[in-house]
Amino acid sequence: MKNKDNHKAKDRIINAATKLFSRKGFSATSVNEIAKEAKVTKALIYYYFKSKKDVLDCLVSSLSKNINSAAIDFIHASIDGLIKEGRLDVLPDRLRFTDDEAVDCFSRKAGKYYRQVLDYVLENRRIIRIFLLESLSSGRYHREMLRLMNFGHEDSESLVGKNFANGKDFNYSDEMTIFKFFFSTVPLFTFAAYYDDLEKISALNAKKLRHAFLNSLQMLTASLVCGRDILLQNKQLQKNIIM
Amino acid sequence: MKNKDNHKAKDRIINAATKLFSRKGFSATSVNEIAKEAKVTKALIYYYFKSKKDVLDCLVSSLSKNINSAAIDFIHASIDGLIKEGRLDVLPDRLRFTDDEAVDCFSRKAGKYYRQVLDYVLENRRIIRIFLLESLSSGRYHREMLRLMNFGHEDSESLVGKNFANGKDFNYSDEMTIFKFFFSTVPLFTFAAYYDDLEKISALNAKKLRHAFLNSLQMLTASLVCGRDILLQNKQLQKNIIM
Amino acid sequence: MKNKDNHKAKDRIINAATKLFSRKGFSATSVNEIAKEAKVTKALIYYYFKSKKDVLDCLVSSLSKNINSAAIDFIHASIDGLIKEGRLDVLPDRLRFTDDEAVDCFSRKAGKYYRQVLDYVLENRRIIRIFLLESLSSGRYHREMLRLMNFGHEDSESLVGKNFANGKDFNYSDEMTIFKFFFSTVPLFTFAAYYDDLEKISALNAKKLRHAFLNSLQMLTASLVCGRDILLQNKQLQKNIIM
Amino acid sequence: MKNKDNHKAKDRIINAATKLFSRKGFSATSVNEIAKEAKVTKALIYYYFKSKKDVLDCLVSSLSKNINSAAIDFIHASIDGLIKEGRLDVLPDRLRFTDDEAVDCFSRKAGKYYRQVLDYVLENRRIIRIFLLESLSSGRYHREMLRLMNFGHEDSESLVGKNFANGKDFNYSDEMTIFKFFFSTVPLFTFAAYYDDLEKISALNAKKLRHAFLNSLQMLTASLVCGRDILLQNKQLQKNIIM
DNA sequence: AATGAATGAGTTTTCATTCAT
DNA sequence: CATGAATGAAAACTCATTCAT
Repeated sequence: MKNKDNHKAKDRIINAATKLFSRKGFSATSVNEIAKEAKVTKALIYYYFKSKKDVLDCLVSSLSKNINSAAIDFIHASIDGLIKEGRLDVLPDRLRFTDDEAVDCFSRKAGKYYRQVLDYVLENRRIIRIFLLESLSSGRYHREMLRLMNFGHEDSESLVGKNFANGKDFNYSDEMTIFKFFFSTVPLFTFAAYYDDLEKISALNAKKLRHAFLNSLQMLTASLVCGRDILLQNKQLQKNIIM
Repeated sequence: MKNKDNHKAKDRIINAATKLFSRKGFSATSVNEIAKEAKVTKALIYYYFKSKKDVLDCLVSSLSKNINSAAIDFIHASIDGLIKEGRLDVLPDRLRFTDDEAVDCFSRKAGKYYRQVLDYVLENRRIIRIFLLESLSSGRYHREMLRLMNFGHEDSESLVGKNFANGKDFNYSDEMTIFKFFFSTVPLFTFAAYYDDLEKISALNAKKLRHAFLNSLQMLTASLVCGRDILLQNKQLQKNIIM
Repeated sequence: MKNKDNHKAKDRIINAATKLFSRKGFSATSVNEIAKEAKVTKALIYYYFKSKKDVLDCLVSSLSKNINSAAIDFIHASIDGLIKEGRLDVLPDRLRFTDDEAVDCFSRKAGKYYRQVLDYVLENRRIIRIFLLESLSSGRYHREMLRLMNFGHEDSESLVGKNFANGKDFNYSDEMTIFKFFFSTVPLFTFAAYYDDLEKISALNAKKLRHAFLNSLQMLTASLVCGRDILLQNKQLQKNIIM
Repeated sequence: MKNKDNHKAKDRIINAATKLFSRKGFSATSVNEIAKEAKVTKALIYYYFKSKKDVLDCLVSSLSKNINSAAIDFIHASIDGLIKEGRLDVLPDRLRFTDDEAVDCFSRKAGKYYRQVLDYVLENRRIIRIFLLESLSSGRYHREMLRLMNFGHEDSESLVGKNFANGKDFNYSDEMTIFKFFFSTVPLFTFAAYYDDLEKISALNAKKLRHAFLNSLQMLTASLVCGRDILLQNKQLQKNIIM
């Protein structure tokens, strides 16, 4: 089976593992299956990876490396411009816009950002699915989850670790962190994870699904807006909640 | 190993399986482990259950039987009263309240409802975790997911299958269904599934976590309120979104 | 293959392992071979033993349990009688006999003892062979070796741990311990380990081999005798060595 | 991994194999481990050696070539002088010295010989360990053992193959051969094989161990002396044994 | 209701060896 | 000389399941 096909053997192994782990989970996938799918001998998998577990770690770590930097880049790109122009001020508990147009501008950028993030997670939906599965079914990947949840504010690797143009930074409360995680990160990841299944289950096609989900994200952002502020502290928000 | 302890053998098996499946997933749990955890011989497990798979189905079906009826009861209790009193009208695309007090009343009931639902899912967090895990890692439980997502409106078992007091019913758009599922069901389930881990990972204790999550749910509902309406059609909502 | 043969499955496994480990060594023996030899499935071996290594430990520990108690019993039986009759005194560095006949008596008993010990080790030659092999090829069994070598004088499990009739005990010097080990224990064990090979290699039959080896042991004891003393301190002996 | 270090690749392979085979045995050592230890690729090992087995044979044969010639040289140097001077006569069953001083002289030479032999085996203790291990755990090296045991008197390669100055030769009985092997060769080899472990296990340091073992060898020789004879026939010896 | 013994078919992992370059 | 990639065969070990009692 000496392989000199278009793709290199190691890549084929990684792809096969991604496919199978995301479909059936880590435990339910056998090294034999990966070998067969990758058109490679079992032994070669152990030539490149220390163990089956090592293959998994490899996949997951490649995701968690990329995902944060992407997120940080997007956010800063959206916000820094407005700050420099003096139209946005980052207060401890909120983003304050000086004029309605600034809100609009941010809103548009946020919309674009959502689309980009959604595309990113959909592209990586297999590994995200693996990530979800394995963060549930093993004690592992808690560190990766922390990063996502952003509980460690000070952590230089965290989503909001890097200062904005004006030297300030978000000051998320714990409650806001919970909100962000469970009503933004989690839906996003879950949507990606179930994406292929959703097309089958629901009557909606890919395009409609994507559209519906983006709308939902927008609705969500709307809930944080209060006049010309975007609130980042739950307590203030509560007063604002009508019911 | 004759066991005549307080709990009966079959219960011990179910509890052991719940614990292990929720921690490690179905595939990663061996019948041997279940037997050891339940302080029972392997053979006895096969006396009570046809197969390992049968144990799982048993657990999952016990959840999905309960969860819908619970949800439906709560909702009807919250809404039917207002309808009968003529203070709430169920329109095709929205709930319309006749007066501000009705909104308040509904809001209070919704708050209570959230607390009850949250407690319910937390109580059943192990099986929910199993459910999440298995719905991701196998083709199984798609039907159960459908029920939860409510895509099948006409299904008599679905959340909205039962008419309200005035003979009308919700008329969720597909988009709204997506929203409800990914920004309500999914966060709720995920919160429950990760609950025990969250206490460890975050600095927050159980009470604070619960509080933060309930606040988040309220924030979310707020985003659906528009004057005296609660919008159920995304398209309308969009116009309403400030940014 | 449900086995209800004369021998029980576990015994058959132990016997098969003993045979194969002693012939080819632990590493060179596969669990498959043991299974085949024992007429048992591989899985059954893992039903009774945690691992292949566990099978080995089982064999070795069963030997090292027996061997010491046997040795201690023999020695005490030989010596205590003479002590009680006042014909033997245990001095710090030597055994002193009061009359030539006592020396003769001891000598006869030692001869008998040698025969018994030799028979014992020959009977257990397979496990001894395993023991030799594995004490060389792994860090393991050092504790067992210590016991044999008797470096730990005070250890209650050691060969000379138990007092004699007159409340005294041997007081072996380190040097004497080395002598005893390398010129008594080691030859004995090695003889047993190579026994089956010796018959093939040499022209001698079993009986002659046994006889020759016993003679050698006697010659050795002779080297410790000095008048009516049996010296137990090397330093004294040295003076006594003619050349 | 291009290696142009001080040592050549082949030497590094041989050293690594010696180290590992002596520690863990042939079967338990993998070619991979040898390669890692030697800082060489696996493939290079197969460039220099036909197979893993070939590496072993290479090591063992290097020892067994040396060991005999060394032994013979030593012996002849010790004895031939005395024979030529007419102070030692080699009889069929004993060495007879004409005067006490000759015995002393021989004794001194023997002492020196022991020291040399001990140093030699200690230097080669790793290969001796391998030799012991493999002679036990495989049919191999029986021929080499024969050589050592000297069963094959007539073999031109054997220890006593070469005549002494007076044209005579030792005439070891089978019994004496057994004695020599099990109470001289075996202890020597075993001492060397366990040497490194002994330092750890016992409280004795290298120097003390060496000293104690040499003393033991002297004690042993003493047991063969009878007046001005050194007996080479067990039967005669027996009468001489006091007990 | 309960179990100890047993197993076939699988799993993950390792190994000695080869070969094109 | 030297190597990275590759492999078939076999290793150790696990698993869900069965069955006589």
